[in-house]
Amino acid sequence: MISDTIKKSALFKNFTEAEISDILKKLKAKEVSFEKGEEILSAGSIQERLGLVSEGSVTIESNDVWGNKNLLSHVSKGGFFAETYALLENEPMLVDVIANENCRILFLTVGSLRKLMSANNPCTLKLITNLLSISAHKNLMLSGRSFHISPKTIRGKVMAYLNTLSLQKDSKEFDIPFDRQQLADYLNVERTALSKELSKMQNDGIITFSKNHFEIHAEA
Amino acid sequence: MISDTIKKSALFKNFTEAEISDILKKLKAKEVSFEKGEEILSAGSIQERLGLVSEGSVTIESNDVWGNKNLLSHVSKGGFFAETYALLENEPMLVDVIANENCRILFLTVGSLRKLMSANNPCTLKLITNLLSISAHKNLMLSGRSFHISPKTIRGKVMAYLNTLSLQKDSKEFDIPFDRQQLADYLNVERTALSKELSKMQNDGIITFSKNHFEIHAEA
DNA sequence: TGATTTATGTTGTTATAACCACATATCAAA
DNA sequence: TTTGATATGTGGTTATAACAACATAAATCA
Repeated sequence: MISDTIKKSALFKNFTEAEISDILKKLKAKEVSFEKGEEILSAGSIQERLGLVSEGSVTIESNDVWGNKNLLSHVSKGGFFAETYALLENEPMLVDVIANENCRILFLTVGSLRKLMSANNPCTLKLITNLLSISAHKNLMLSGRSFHISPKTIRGKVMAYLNTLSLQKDSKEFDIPFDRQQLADYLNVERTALSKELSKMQNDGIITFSKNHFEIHAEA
Repeated sequence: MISDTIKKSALFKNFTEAEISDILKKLKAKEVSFEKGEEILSAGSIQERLGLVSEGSVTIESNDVWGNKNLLSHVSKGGFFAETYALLENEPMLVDVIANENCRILFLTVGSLRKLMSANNPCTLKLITNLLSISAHKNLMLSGRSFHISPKTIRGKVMAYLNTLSLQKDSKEFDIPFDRQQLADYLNVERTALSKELSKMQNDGIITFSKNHFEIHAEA
């Protein structure tokens, strides 16, 4: 039985259910459960499999030798991770993948781009096209984070981030997928400094927030 | 006549020369020259074409409303840009592309991923596979920059950056592709603060540099 | 429910980077 | 070579974030 999340995933766009079944078999699909905080993949490892989040959510992090945590992104239900490392041979992961909550991950063994392409399957073109789409979108996400962390002040970073979210959700009011510590890590700032600045911004009437629900007020 | 740079580009890996000619025609290839500092593509525009740098180099930048310049990456001869925006429909460019020096750009009209895939060409699979490879590599570059700018101190950023370069060039001594201002923009720091820190690092015996030639001394 | 843990916010101090004004280089061209 | 122009470096001041220590709130569970 194939879950709805999987069927509707970007990887299987334009696929019939029969084709999906076939591909899942060919890619040695395996679904694994993880508990909140558990490490799903670790930096330094070589991956032949990409991950599809079929339930819950994960975070992509980098933890350096000095103990600094750097939260690179958040992947929710239906999203992918490690696909870059799976496709490129001998590229060790530079990041850790951590369960953000209890979750289920579908692992698909793509082997490598070379292997994937030479497997003469009628669906190969569709599959690779979908992977390209996923990769291109991930590119946009990564560029997005660049925008969020490039402002020099905390306020600038917060505004850049909230602005993107507001555009995405098409509303001045929305929930963010991070708690304070995670948002601080994502924006590469100190948690208490972030809290401080958020309070100031609320005082200045720019935003209102409570827990992870935010509302933007000001307009340029 | 097809230049060597184009023939050897990642986009045409596994292509015969005849196939390349054919594809270039199908993609309405057009080569354009730009002078140093000229704007090649601008933020906000919708792109159906990707750019291949056939001569010289370009920089990918973001310039915000307050006049802050953010240098996202440097693309040298043989490299690509705008491929993400060309492949994804209706995604406006978030960045500017600027000629870093006098250069020549080969523009290829891919239209969109959808169009590209439905063009029933025997080379389509190869082409899309190569695009996926390019996209995946670009992903790694973008993640790389994340690492370079995430340290909280200028020294940390510089070390992260130089360390990557040293690994890439497989040597403790190398040239960097940026001048001071560009490096400052890439690392999201103030130019004079960067100069100051570089001097300190040289005093501390960690690095030696002159112009854009660097040598790393210390080892952890 | 109360106890314990976890998340968030506050205040104060210190380190660091931004910013400004200017000094020196380096390079190009007249 | 002189004259600009551009790139790079230095010192001082100020703004801002990191860091530390603690207060308060919210969530979890025994």
